[in-house]
Amino acid sequence: MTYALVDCNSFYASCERVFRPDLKNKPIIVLSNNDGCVVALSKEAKEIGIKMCEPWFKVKNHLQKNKGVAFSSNYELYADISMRVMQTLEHLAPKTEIYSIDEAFLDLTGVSSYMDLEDFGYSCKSTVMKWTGMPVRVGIGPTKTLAKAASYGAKKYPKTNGVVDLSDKNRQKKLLEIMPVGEIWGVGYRLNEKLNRIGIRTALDLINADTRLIRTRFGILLQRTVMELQGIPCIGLEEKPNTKKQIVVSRTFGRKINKLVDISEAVSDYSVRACEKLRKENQFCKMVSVFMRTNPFRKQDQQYSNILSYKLSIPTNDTRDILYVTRMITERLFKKNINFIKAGVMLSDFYDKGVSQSDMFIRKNRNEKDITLMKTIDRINSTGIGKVNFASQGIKKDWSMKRHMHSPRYTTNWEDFIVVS
DNA sequence: TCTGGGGTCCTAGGACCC
DNA sequence: TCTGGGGTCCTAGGACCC
Repeated sequence: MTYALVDCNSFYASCERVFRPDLKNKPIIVLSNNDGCVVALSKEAKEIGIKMCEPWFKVKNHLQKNKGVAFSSNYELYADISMRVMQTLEHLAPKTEIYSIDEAFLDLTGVSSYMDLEDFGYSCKSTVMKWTGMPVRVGIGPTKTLAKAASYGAKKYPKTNGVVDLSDKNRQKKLLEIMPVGEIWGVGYRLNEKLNRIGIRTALDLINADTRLIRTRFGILLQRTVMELQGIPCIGLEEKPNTKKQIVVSRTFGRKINKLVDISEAVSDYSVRACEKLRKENQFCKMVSVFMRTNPFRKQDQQYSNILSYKLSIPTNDTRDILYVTRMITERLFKKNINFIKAGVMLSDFYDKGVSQSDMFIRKNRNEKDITLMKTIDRINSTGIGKVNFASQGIKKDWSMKRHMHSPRYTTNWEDFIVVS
C-alpha cells in the first residue's frame, strides 16, 4: 500500500490570506468562537512566539506591535475553501478520504510504478496552490500513520520543501529516530506522559518496545499504531464518510446568563441547528440530551454542571418534537442564581427511518405533510433568501457569541463577493 | 474582564440473565 | 446461607483526533 496525506498549512490563517494578498508575510491569527483564544496561526505568528490556545487578551498587544492581524473564525469561508481543495485532490488521485476540514488521505497504491512519488507530491502541491490558493504539504508512506509522520517531517524541516516520501525503510528509521513519541498520530498528551515515564521518548523507542507490554498496558489502539509504524497497514482508506452516531451543538455564550428565558432561547436555537444537521444526515433520533454549565474560570461563582437525557419511544427528526423535549429538559436542569456560560444539545441513538407512532411527549403523529414542512424550511434557510425561525429561538439573541473581527464571506455570500473593476 | 467546538473509539464496572 | 461460571447490555469515564 501507499498512502499520501495532504495537509493544509495553518489552514484557517491561510484561508484568510487567500483573498488578502496584502497580508502576505504578516502574522495572522484566527480566534475561536467568542474571540476567546487562538485556534490557528500563520508561520509568521508562530515566529513571534504566539502559541495555539492562548487567550486573545493575552496576545493582543504583542500581535499588534508586530503588525499582525487577528480574525474571528469564519466557518463559512473555511468550509467553502476546504471543499475546493478536496475537489482538486479528487482530480489528482483515484481514491481519497476527506479526513478533516484541512486534511485528506490519498491512496497512491500503484502510482510508483509509473511516477516518482516525490514528484507526485510536488505536482500535487503546486496544483492545489494554482487552483485554490492554498499552501499544502504532502507526506507519503506505506501506512496512514507513516504518511502522517512524513507530513510531520515535511512541516518540521523546511529543506524538504513540503514533501516527504517515507517509502524507504532507512528514511523511515532516520525520521522516527528523531520524532518525539508525542508527535505520532494516536499518541496524545496523556499517553505521551505515560510513555515518557517508562523511557519511551521517540517513535523509534516505541517501535522497539515489548509488544506484549504495549498491548496489556496501553490497549489495542496503541498496538495498532505500533504496527502501522512498522509498515504493516491496519487502518484502511474510508472513501465514504460514515454516518454520524451523534450530533452535538454547543456554544459558549457571549456573556454569562442566569435567566431561564435566555438559556431556554439558546438551547432552542441549538436544537434547531442540531435537527437541521440530523435531517441532512437523513437520520432520525431517539435520544435527546441537554447540558449546561457555569464558567470554571470564575472561581468566585458557585459551580454547576449537569446533563439530562430523554429517550423518545419513536425516532424523529422533526424540529418541533425535539424542541418540545429540549425545552422540558432545560426547565428541569435550570437552577436559579447560577451564572451559566455554556449549554449544548446532543442527539444520539440514530435510525434510518422514522415510524409513525405516538410518544408520551409528542401529542401529534407525524406524517408526510410534516416531512415536507421540514424540507421546505431547510430549503428556504439554505438559499439565503430569508430565514424561517421557530418562536422559541428568540429574536434578539443577546446571549449569542461575540465575533468582532469577522472577515467577509467572500465565496458564499453575494454581498461579500470581491468586485474587480 | 477575557480561556473553542465537534466528533470517535475502547474499557471497566454494574445490572441482569441463565 | 453460601457458592460458580458465562454471557449480554448499558453507562460513565478516559483517551484520542481535528
